[in-house]
Amino acid sequence: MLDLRTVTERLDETRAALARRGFTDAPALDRLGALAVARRDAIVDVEALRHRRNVASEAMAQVADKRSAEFAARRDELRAVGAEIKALEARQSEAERELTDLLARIPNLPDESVPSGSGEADNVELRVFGERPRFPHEPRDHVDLGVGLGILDFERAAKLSGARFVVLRGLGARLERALIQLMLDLHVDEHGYTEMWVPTLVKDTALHGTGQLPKFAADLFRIAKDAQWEREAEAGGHELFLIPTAEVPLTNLHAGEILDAGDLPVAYTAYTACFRSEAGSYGKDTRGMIRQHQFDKVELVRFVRPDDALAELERLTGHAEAVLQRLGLCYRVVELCAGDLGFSSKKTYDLEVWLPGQNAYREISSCSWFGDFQARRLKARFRPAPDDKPQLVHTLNGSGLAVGRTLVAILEQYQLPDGSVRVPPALRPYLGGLDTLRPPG
RNA sequence: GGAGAGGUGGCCGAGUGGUCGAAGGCAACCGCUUGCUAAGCGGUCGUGCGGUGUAGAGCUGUACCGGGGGUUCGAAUCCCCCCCUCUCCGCCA
Repeated sequence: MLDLRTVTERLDETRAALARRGFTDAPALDRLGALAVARRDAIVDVEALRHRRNVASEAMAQVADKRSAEFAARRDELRAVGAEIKALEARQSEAERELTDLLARIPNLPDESVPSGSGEADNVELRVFGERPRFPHEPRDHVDLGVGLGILDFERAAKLSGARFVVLRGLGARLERALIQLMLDLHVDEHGYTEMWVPTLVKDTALHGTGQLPKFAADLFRIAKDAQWEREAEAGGHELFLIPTAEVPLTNLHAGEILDAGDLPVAYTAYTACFRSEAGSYGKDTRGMIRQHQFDKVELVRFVRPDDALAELERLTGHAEAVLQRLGLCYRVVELCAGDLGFSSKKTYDLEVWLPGQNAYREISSCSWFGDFQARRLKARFRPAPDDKPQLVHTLNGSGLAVGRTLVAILEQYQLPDGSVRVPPALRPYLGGLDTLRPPG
């Protein structure tokens, strides 16, 4: 969420910055200004009245005889004031409700350093790590390889859960587990992250905090246990969502808190399953395990001082890259242009791994700096110095990495002509020293 | 799921309709003191939103005692709904 005061005071700048990322809802921004004025006026009025009531109430407390005519007269007068206050409060909360609804749907402002552009084609390749493997044969994709090795089973997954799920078998399942282990070890032991284990079912408030709601409800799986729960949810009671990423629980960990400056940066990592309904993506990546309703991910989240934020983004991105480097996977770093930025992000680097089977780079990690956008929604603050006022922290996160896609990349980049797959050396200790996955028989 | 208890400031903990943003203690910060041994004394010590402003000082108003609604001239205190925590029972990995 953007800061109302800043937006209204610098409407033109805000408009221009939002236009860069393709958000051009002029009426919404104009309405914001009008609402801000209406809100302030309502506050001034209601507070003046409340002041009057408080003063009068205090005087009433002094009246010894509560049954006197004087007391009754004052009471009757104040009764009217009370009603008026109620009406003004309604006016204020109406303006505030509309204001926050509006504000909650406005995306973050891209950082100045973010390149202009309207979509994926305008993203900027910053660097390439490693070399694309060359094959003496036509490279196969992970589906052929995985099914051939007997480690991926899409048909049985469909039997259980429908499209966009996978079953990992034998060494496939173990490979997945080994990757999780390697990633967590790296981030904890070498990058200084605190490992966390968090719920994968969260309340809607958590999703508001990181920005998935209210705008992207269609991408989420919502849990309605039964008809009664459904009704309670309507009434503001139970309602839980499967997390689309561990960013949600990890970032919400410090919602409503004031952190000590000395504790920053706070760095968390967690492995979780992630769930996405990807409602808008029918027909995209239908083959294989590139886009699944359920997938594993190791996530990195950092809470930092605003001054350090840009350097922190580089650091975080480096941590995610370290996984790919450790595994010897060829990838590139791409900076998203303004038009391709996620809703809450100020600046994002995508790591794209080379997939020989697709003859393309595909996203395997997305590292973003959110400025105070999430922190404002979360009310996550820190106190710069003991006597200072609390200030919003900056949040960052990145995948470190998407485990399923990492498995895909290993299968495709390390494939051999006979359909077997070499195991990256760094991973071998996690697989009992195994150096090659071979087809059965 | 059933029965009961409870949610108050960074923490502990008073407070059952008006003088309560809220006693007291701890922690923290500042100063003083220092032959009463990590001691003593004094002071400071919440956040949001408005107004004013020599505008990230100061002054001032207002709100906040889990969340929301209600009663009342007035609510931390009374009523209703919801959320959460704890204890016991049931169920369960």
